[in-house]
Amino acid sequence: MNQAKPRYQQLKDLIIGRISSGELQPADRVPSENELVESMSVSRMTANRALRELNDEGYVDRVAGRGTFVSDYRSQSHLLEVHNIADEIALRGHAHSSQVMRQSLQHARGEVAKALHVEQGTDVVHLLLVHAENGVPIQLEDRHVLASFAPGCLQQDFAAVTPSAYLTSISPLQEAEQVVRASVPNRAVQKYLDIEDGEACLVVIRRTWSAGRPVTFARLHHPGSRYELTGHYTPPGTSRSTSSDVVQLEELRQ
Amino acid sequence: MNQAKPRYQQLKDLIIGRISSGELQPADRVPSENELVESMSVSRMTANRALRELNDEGYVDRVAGRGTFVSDYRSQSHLLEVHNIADEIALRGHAHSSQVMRQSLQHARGEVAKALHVEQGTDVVHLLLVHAENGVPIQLEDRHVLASFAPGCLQQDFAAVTPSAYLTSISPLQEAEQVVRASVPNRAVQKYLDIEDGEACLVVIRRTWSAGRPVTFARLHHPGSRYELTGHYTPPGTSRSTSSDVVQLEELRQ
DNA sequence: CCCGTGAAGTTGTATATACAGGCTAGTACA
DNA sequence: TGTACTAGCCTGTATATACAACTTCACGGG
Repeated sequence: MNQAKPRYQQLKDLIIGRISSGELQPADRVPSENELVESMSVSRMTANRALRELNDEGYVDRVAGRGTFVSDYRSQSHLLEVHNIADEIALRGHAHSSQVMRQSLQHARGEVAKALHVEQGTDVVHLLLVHAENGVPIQLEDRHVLASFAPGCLQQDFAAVTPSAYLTSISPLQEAEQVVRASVPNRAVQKYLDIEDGEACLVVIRRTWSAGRPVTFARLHHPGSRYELTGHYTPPGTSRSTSSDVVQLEELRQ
Repeated sequence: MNQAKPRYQQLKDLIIGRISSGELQPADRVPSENELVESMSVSRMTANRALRELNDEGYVDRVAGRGTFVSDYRSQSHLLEVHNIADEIALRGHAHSSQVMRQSLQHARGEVAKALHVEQGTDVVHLLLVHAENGVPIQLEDRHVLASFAPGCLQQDFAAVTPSAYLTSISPLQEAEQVVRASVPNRAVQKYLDIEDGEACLVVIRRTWSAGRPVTFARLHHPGSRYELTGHYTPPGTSRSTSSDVVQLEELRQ
């Protein structure tokens, strides 16, 4: 039934486990190849493969002569494309604030139940909040969270910690699916985001999985005039160990 | 100046070269590890690393007992997220057609020159075409291509082969950057896409690099009511060799 | 005090070797 | 004829060994 995993994969799992449990923090030193040889009774080539693949996958950074260190690149959002609005704003050096409009226990129905793969009537927490960048509304977050996944969700102060950050802290989110649309919003959304009549919205609809099942479903409305999504694609094989120049956009955005 | 690349990387480059030159077609057999040992005078472990990494990066598929074969997964779009509208429509089983509205040689100025990193006045080919799915307009492609990169661009019949496919055939596009916006378009765009007054557009602005320099800059307008972008994110390390279930969205789109 | 030098530890690469396990084709046998 | 088996090739993993290059740090000479 349960195939024995290869030795190098066991090593990877062990280290990933230490990272996601918090035992190893970003920038912490990971055991060197020789230390793994001693403590785990493997050959250096096996330890090398484990650490090299963790490097390729972005979990750690390796520097010849110095050692292997937990990467903090990954911790901010786990997946580059699926980021937290607060971090995104902070990255631009601006001030983030958010206002909780609704935070209530509800029964899932219709689209929400379908998206979360649960029966109609299952308990979900409904969150509605407006995120602002330097005081200007930039995202209306309309989110449903499986109550069984995040029991503390009703008490949490989401003005201080965003739902995204809170959910990530409970359990690493492992998979995400999103749809991006453009539409002219209804009055309610217009009011929340303080946008003109007839202005377009960029809508991101996102489902996120943890432990193999969907746990949260969010509709994110953004004012078309104040928000855009950016992405940068490089072919795999472009070594992660070389200096990461993730810069070079920005000028098109102005 | 030019650091000697490691042996395994030379092997990878060699095989990638054979694939992108067309010498090796999808599903063709790639030299086995032992054949590389003989012909390239390397150890089997080195050949193994080269082929294993090509597998991880999606260039080839390996089957224990049978051999290594060129993957066709990669050839359709090189980067999953940066796809060709014609392929995308074909994937849905619908009919794609396109109409060329403009195909002319121009001098780059302003935003275009800036985006392509060239002097004002450099020759660029300007393309404007409307793509339709089952006869319904779904994308207005407003593209500028560096004339020096694609000399045949003015003669090409883009109603038959999309610019994206044509450019990919000239040289593999290696890097892409895109910005996604929502906006209400002007009259001209409205007319091309046959959309209602006041309806939103999903706008994708994309720059693509080849051989280290930007070669094409495109603004893609889509009717908000008839088009959406979808994305699916899985953490790296989710082995590529296991059966790829890229399915599982679709139901949210209805 | 400063600088160079070298030792020790680290990653990066390359090789030879070994065994396990999957796949295929051909052969021997019933 | 058909079936079972096996030889041969393939990938997948694991180990021991070796050398190169980089980083840090301590030590010693100027």
